Amino acid sequence: MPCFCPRFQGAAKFPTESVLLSGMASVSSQPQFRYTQPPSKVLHLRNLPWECTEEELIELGKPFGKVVNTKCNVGANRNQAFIEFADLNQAIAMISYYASSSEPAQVRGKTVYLQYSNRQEIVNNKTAADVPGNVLLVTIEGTDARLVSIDVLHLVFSAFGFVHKITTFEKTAGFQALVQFSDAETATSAKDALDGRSIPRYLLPEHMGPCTLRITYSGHSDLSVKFQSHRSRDYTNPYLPVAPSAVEGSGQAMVGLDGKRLETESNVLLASIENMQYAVTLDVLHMVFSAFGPVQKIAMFDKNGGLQALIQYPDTQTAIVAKEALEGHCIYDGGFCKLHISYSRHTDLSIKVNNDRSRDYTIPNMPVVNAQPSILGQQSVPMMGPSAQPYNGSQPGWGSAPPAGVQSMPMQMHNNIYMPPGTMPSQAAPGMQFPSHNTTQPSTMPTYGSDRTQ
DNA sequence: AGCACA
Repeated sequence: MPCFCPRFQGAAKFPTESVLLSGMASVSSQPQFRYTQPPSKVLHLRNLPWECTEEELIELGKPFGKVVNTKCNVGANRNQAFIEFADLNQAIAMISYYASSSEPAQVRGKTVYLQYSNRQEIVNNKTAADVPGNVLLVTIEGTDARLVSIDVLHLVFSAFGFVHKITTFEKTAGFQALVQFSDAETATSAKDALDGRSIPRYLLPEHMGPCTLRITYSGHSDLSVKFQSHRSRDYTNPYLPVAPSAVEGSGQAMVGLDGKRLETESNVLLASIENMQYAVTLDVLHMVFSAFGPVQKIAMFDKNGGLQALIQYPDTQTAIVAKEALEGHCIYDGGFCKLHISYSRHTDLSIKVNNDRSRDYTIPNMPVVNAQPSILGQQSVPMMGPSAQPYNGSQPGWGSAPPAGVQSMPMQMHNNIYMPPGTMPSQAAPGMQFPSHNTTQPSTMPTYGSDRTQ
């Protein structure tokens, strides 16, 4: 049996890497492209049609062995992909076959080029964008993208099924929308049909340039729409109040009869931390907010150079109590880590992984990613002693009345690992310092939820 | 037509 192994063919045709290097010693230390790759279970494909799906990659590789993993739509043009075989010999078989075949490898009639990948396995950075769900994240590209109305989007996506809700927002990625369908199947059919396509011209005003849709899945499952407005719609609830004009452009805040700000209450709080001299960890936040009721989920993220967190309670009442008690107060003595709290537009955070920035406490067995050993050790809530328990179902005390003020705050300042040595206040507890005045309003509006921010 | 950054 003749040897098709391209390693030998390549070695005969091309100079070896060391020869290449010695021939251009004065130039870059590493050649940009190697003409002979060492064999790998992973194959790199290019010149694919951008519509290419994982199924088509599997079909392509199946004749040569077991495809254990794929990744498509790779690269700036989304026209590259990777196929990983169970066995190295299977990858060699595929490369060998197409090296000597008169018929090139094809996907949808397009010739695709194959080579060994320079990596040994596909790292599947499965983000929310890859996991099918009922909510789509739509980026509208084009100079006039932001002129596309929510009604046009509704029309375009309604072709595939009932559209429950749409929210639109502006991010660094540009003008984006979240479009909620009843199920992942409907969302997928819309995504497959519309991704990369442009909004039909007849739906847009004549003067507008082309608007291309880039679509991924969102991690969200249920969008929270408080008002019908030019930015967001809930088509399942026609009686939802229309946004008061005061809301326009300013998000959730509106003005009450007395002229003071009114906020739309929510079971999810947005906390931003000012003067963060000390590390504020997930566990610290969990402890602080657990004083008012069971904390279901926390997501921390950086925003405008500061730290923010979304804290989810099961109900709005608990969130109101927590907000009233905590607003303007400091986690540590001396004005450090001052909390500013507002209501989030979210009602249900989507936590994909439990790590040091986000946690879903309702799913205790969720896999923990990035579980590096830390000073916190293995416990999830290391500061909780028996005397300061977090919420647990059998524990009384989360009635309608707030906990007995700060004193009940389950902060243990003894051996406080979050405090730098030598800065411990002499009188240990309570950790919360109530300032005498409390005039500061939240300065930031929650914008979490555009995806891609995590 | 050339290797996965969000």
